[in-house]
Amino acid sequence: MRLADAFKALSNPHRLKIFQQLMSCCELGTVCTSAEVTKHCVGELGNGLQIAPSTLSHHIKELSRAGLIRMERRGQHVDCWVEPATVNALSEFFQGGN
Amino acid sequence: MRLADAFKALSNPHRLKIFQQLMSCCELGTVCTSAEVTKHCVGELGNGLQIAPSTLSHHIKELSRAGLIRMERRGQHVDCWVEPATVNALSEFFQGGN
DNA sequence: TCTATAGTTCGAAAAATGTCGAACTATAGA
DNA sequence: TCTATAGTTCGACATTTTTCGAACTATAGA
Repeated sequence: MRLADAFKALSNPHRLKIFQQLMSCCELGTVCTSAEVTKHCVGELGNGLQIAPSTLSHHIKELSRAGLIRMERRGQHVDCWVEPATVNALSEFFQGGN
Repeated sequence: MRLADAFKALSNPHRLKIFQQLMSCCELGTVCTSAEVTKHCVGELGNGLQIAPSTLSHHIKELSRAGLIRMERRGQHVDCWVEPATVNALSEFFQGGN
């Protein structure tokens, strides 16, 4: 993973929201009951964002290219979820992980 | 602090190197002996980066605007150091800090 | 006061990014 | 097989970012 690429992917407000949606394991104020990572399909991730489907697709591809998320087709939909290894690496970077 | 602004500041390879230099509290392979944050003047931060002084100045200002670093004049030089509160917030973001 | 060093501001040019709509592919179901 | 839904690719255009050099400000020291 290239650090700068990860940060570039997160530097766009739309992409950041998409990523945050995937990072939130449960609703605000509630406690997670499952150890599973949250998955959302592309369409769901676009809710609230006022961008064209093609733009949404582009942003999600950028997050994927930066290694921040993974995607997999499941029937008609394409599921997305965060890549925990990358998230951990980023967390450690800010804890002085050289 | 706006998360997206912090990430945008770190998305540029030159700015990321500057920030990493400020984040490294001691030389690679050695152990920190002081609890102080590392300070470097603008000129030092440009070493190794092949960019004009005006570009360096611009990048450092961007890091400062994003709340990632602080700067203060000390005589002829301007000292820079990381803003720990922001660094902590970013670390927590990747630990699921909603 | 004059000079050298350190850094900043400004304006311009080139490159990268964000966005869209149109046309496309993939899957599910009637 | 036909249609609807989900998502992607492509080309174009507007905006933002990166970078520079020239001219500037600030400080220290002779």
